[in-house]
Amino acid sequence: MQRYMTLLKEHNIKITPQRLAIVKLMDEQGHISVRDIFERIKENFPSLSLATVYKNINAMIESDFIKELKIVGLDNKYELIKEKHSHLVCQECGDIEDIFIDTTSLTKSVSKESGFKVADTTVQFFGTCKKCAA
Amino acid sequence: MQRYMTLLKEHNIKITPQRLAIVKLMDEQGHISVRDIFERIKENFPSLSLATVYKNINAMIESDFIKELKIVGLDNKYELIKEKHSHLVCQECGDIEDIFIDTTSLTKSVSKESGFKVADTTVQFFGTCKKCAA
DNA sequence: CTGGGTGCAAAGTATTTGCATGAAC
DNA sequence: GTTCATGCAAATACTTTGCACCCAG
Repeated sequence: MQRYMTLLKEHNIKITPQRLAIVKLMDEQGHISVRDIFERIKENFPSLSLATVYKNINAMIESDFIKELKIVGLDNKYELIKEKHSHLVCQECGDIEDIFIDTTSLTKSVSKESGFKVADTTVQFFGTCKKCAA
Repeated sequence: MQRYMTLLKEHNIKITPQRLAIVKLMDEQGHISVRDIFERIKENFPSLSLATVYKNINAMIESDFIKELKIVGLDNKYELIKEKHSHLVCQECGDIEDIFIDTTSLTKSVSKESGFKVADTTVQFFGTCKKCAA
């Protein structure tokens, strides 16, 4: 838990039990929706309000602490900001995995070809995960 | 207009004035939100209902005629299905441009590396467009 | 003529906001 | 003690649904 307190402090986010629970869950799950955060935390913290979850999520996005993922076919998900990566989205089970691939050459060729100044790149792969293929 | 009638027929979507207007607008704009479709068409077609727009959008997605785009920071957008491409999203003006880049090597390396069977790939570049950079 | 589309109103879901109370520093 | 977070309720936004009527094929 100390780890999550440190993480929050580093981003100038005031520590509360609600926030610690959100960060912990997000770290454990990798990618999680507002609804799932609310329901999972409410189990051990019945007074939790959905509004609090939304407010905290928005505050954490604002502080560049977490990131919103929009994925066709799924609810919005949120994840801790970490090393740059892409996502594998299984269309069978809805699971999301991180994958580390190099997109720098892609980004460079786009800048060169189009005159568009790229600041960030999002890559999502849709298909069937190992488990579901078996 | 004949062109849009043919397009709809090819996808087994019954032709109505509302649907023709939606397809035309989408073709002209490239990427458009539900709200914008509704407001733009309503100008020349005051009886149009928002529910009709939603129903038609969903029917067209179902028929693989249009595609939903989810982009962080923007409302969902819809576009006609056409040659595979990626998107340049300008964070200044919110404009979206298409760009044709080859993602096959990317996709192959993912399959090989992870055992995930890739069916489709989505790539979005965020940054500053030529106009806004000037 | 007949099936499916339209528009309306209502319901359902998602998200934000205002405010009084309470907790963190 | 002061500032800011929480929880609640209400407001707003987004999307879907049921149904009566109407139009395209």
